[in-house]
Amino acid sequence: MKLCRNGTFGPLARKISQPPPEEDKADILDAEAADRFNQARSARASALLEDYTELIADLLQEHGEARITDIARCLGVTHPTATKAVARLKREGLAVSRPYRGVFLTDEGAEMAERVRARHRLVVELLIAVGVPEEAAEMDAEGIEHYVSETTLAAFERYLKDKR
Amino acid sequence: MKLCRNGTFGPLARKISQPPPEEDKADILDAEAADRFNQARSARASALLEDYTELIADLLQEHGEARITDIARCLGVTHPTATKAVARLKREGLAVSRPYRGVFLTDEGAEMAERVRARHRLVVELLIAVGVPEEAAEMDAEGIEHYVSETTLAAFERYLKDKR
DNA sequence: ACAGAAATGTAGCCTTGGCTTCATTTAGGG
DNA sequence: CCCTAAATGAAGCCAAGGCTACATTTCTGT
Ligand SMILES: [Mn+2]
Ligand SMILES: [Mn+2]
Ligand SMILES: [Mn+2]
Ligand SMILES: [Mn+2]
Repeated sequence: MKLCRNGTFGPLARKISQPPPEEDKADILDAEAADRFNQARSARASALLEDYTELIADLLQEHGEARITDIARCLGVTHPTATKAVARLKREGLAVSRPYRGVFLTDEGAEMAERVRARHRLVVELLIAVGVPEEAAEMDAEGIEHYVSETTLAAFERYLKDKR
Repeated sequence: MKLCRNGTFGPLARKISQPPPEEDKADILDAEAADRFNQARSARASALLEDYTELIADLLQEHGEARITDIARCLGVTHPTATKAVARLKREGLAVSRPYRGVFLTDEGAEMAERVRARHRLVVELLIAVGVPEEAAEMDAEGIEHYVSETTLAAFERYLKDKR
């Protein structure tokens, strides 16, 4: 059963599991809406980490190193911002680094980067496939990608395969 | 010409406008990446306001009023969180309210709500059209919608019209 | 080798968007 | 009517993610 974000079951748990008492339909709709928003909030929280890991993986692959300055420049932020984000990556076990040296990904970080990169490509491809100009597809995908669930991703894959 | 977020033209303005000096291709790619990320950040900043205005419009239409408690319940947040967000809506000229009374939208707010609602519907429709299960489409659209540009939206519209 | 430039670190500020806790006001049932 | 429950407000805490300013370290060209 789905928990509310505060850990309780919320005021509607009974009504959801039991056969609907015919009324209170509105309450159920509200709960579903809350569910969607919670999902989106959760995705938003991971978005930054995803962008950083993907970018660091790209830099490592292309240049053999991922320096704070390069990360910051690619993301369009100042270097202290990048430094702080990398500190969070390290705290979450996604990256490692030593002072004045570049940033590297842990196995977990590299795995996330791979997933994120594949998803990013797929989103761009799908957008282009439905007629979005390439430039706009690249732009929008940078934000959209973080909110595409596994289910939706699978649907995108099927769509692209069928179309080809 | 596109400005960097700090108001300057960034270190690459010359290279972008002039015929490319054949090298430094990487720098231009980096600048484009930064552009994408800045765009996504900007969209993320508006996402909350968009969700609130859309929801408030829905509540007003369905129940004739939009109370803080209902807003909070639908969004899955506590009431002080909703109160603070509404304060921001008011500050930005999107909503009005008086103590212990419901929340209403300004003309500007109502207009935003209409745009956001139309975009939301279109995103859901497109996802379903490419084969995403309805439930997942509803879920993911709540996050995706905020990152879909006008260009992409127009492409979605064409796609749906052609398909029908 | 070393001086200046570039990169990195550190500190501290701001806003946003969550939360809890407690005070106050409004609304309704007996 | 009034008394309690519900709704709202207000204060204050926290983390994330931006920024500037300044200190320190590393790199590089002469
Ligand atoms: Mn992204
Ligand atoms: Mn990406
Ligand atoms: Mn939304
Ligand atoms: Mn929406």
